[in-house]
Amino acid sequence: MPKIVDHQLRREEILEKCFNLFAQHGYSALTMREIAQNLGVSTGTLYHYFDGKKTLFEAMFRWVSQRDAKIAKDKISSQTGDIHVKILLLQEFLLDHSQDLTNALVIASDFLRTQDVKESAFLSEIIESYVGLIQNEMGVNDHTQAQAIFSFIIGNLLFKSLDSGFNLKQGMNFLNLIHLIPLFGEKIPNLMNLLETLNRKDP
Amino acid sequence: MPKIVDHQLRREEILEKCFNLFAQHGYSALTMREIAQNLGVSTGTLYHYFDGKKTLFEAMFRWVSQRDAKIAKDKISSQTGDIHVKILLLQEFLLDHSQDLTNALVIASDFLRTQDVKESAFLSEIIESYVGLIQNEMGVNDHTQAQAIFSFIIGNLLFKSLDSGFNLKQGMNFLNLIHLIPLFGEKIPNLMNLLETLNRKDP
Amino acid sequence: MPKIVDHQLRREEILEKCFNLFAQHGYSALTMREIAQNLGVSTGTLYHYFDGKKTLFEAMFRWVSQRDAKIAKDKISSQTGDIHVKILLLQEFLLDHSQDLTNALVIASDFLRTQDVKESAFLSEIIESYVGLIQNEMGVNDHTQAQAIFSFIIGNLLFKSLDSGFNLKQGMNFLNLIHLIPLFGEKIPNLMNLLETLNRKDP
Amino acid sequence: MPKIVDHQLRREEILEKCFNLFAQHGYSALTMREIAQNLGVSTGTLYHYFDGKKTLFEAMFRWVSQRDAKIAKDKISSQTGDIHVKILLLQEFLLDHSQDLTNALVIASDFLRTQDVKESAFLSEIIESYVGLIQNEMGVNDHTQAQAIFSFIIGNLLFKSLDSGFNLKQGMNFLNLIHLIPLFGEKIPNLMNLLETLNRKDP
DNA sequence: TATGAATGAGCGTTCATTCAT
DNA sequence: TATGAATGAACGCTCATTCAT
Repeated sequence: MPKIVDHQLRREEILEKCFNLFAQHGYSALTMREIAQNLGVSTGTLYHYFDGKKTLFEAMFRWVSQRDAKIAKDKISSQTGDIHVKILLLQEFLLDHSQDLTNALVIASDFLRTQDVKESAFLSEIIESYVGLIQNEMGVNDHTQAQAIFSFIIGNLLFKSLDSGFNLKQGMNFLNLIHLIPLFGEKIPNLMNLLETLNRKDP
Repeated sequence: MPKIVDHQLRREEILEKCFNLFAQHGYSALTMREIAQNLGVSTGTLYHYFDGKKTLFEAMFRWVSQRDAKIAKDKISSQTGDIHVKILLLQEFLLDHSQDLTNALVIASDFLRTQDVKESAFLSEIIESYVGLIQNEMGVNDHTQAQAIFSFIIGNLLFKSLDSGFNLKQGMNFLNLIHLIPLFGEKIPNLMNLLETLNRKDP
Repeated sequence: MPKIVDHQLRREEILEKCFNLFAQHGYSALTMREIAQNLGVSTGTLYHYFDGKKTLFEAMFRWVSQRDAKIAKDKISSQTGDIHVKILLLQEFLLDHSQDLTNALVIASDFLRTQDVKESAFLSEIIESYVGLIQNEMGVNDHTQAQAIFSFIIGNLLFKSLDSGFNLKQGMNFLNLIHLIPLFGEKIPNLMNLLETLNRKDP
Repeated sequence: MPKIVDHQLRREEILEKCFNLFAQHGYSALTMREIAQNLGVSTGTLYHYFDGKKTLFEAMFRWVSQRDAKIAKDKISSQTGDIHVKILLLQEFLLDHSQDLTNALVIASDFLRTQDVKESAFLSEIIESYVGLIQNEMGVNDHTQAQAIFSFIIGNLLFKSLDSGFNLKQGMNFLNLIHLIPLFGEKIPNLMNLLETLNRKDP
């Protein structure tokens, strides 16, 4: 009889423990030896469960993304409230998980750097799932607008990671966007015309 | 008889040629040998002018940031137009230089990963100079709002770098933010109250 | 209650399946894991029946050699014909089994490389059994001449393995040797004297 | 001013020292660390002069082959004697260099095993240059016959490497071939007919 | 001032073998 | 008897850095 180990379960156990390590050191800087030591296993064991560092990373990233997306979805859809409440809940989720999310962002970027082809189907998928979450759960029907919100969110996270003195809580407040309105003031129609003109110039 | 070489001039000559190399390969993946080969010098020469890879990178980054910030400033302040025109000019600048800016963002992130202390005074300075630019040249008096715009911009750039299929031009359009307004509709005052309440709960 | 398994039978079952694997991959490049997977057993089972990779290989090699030698012997001694027919039958056997024989040669060589002592009693035995075959079954009474034939045969096989473009069928034709005769022409006696002289010089 | 090192000369210096190491250990079993230690340099230095183990090996093999082929050519063509003398000289060369030649053969075989594509243009070239040597320098006009001689030679070398008890000097004596003639005796014409018939059966 | 040969610690990865079950 | 999870030394190779010239 073999050692009693549920292969799939053991994989997930490893993945969970890995995230913090990647988050702390990034993709390139974290070695397989370090991972093994921190998990209390040998490098051989790591290779028993995953094809290599890349595969381990991708599996870990998917696993974490799915876990986080589920948490966000559950939180936001837990109340039948209107958009305002959902925005608050999203904001709350983002702040609660800001460290994880920032880390995810930065290590994804780090990972991409090491790949020959500078795009990764699996990353696009994960991003799209987040944008879809904003669309479906928050009722932002327009895809471009959902992307705008996503850009704003990851922009804030990136800001924090580049400048640790940045006040993420203050920055992530969506009211900052609302407060921009007076800048455009009553001339919004004019501005829109101008932008239209500009955008038409160039396909 | 030593060669007559202006030390400072030679340094800048090297820096200028470096940016494209770092932009193409990132910080970790670009080796000192590759730099030397591309510049047509030996690795020894590189070490003659800079303490090491880190020093070379930091000097290069500062140099490029200052150059780009100056270009943006000149462009935006070239016309005495109102805020709407300035927004258009900013947008134009961002799209024209999107590749460089994205690269700068990504290599900065890559660089940070390799540092023991995960913050870098020189990066904070550079970021602040960009936020200051938005504040001073565009007339966005509120610092937090300037940061919000900056977050939105780098969020878009990051989006593009993570998902090469992303339409940067469409995403960078500030109208996407304006179009969010109806979401909040007439209930903005209520929302603001809610956010206030929430924000007060937790320091 | 243990499974009822004939230990020796199970060993031979494994050996038979192993030859093709070693032939395809060589000794060094074939891993115990690959063997186990291809046989549909675990690595543990392999170690249950054999001390290790080396033991497994030696057992397999002996087994295959004996099998092939028996096939050749049966073929050649099946007809009571004279030497000419036997040569044809040998040639036929060699061409029919050229792939297996070449593989055996190459993996034997590969195996030897991994051994600390660069000779292996078991290989000498096998070779001698082949030379004996030529002597006994083909009526080449002189041992040195039997060895010459054997050298010529393995030389051709090696040629083919080093240069896949080599025409083995053409090369293996013993007539090539006969055609060499005119080279020596009528001076064969003189040549023999010369060689004798040379060979006597130096033990 | 750089350290004064003639790059090409240093390469050849390394190559020369490498042959004995490869000859002793084979291709797979010889590690870059071992090479470096034996040459009294670091592994980095090895990689400074050669792209990797494969490249180093191929360069070494070419170098040795060319050197040996030149020695053989010089020896054989040194005397204007007829074929009989040339055969003696070839035999002498083969015996004098038998250890090197055997090693070359075996490590070439070992090397091939590690390559994905089981043929190597550079090996074919080298073999052909040896066959050409036999053809041109020894006056064996027929290519197939030159190959037959080459097969006989490498067959003997291989025999020796598989069975260290084999008497190479005795085996390499071309008279062994001549002595085979009586086996075929006066029935050579009949044999030739038989072989023709056999060969015609099967393309 | 400028060179590039030389270093060596450390990387991701492999694989024969062991052993608890 | 049979499993396969686990090991860890060793592999080919990289690259920032040093230094004799």
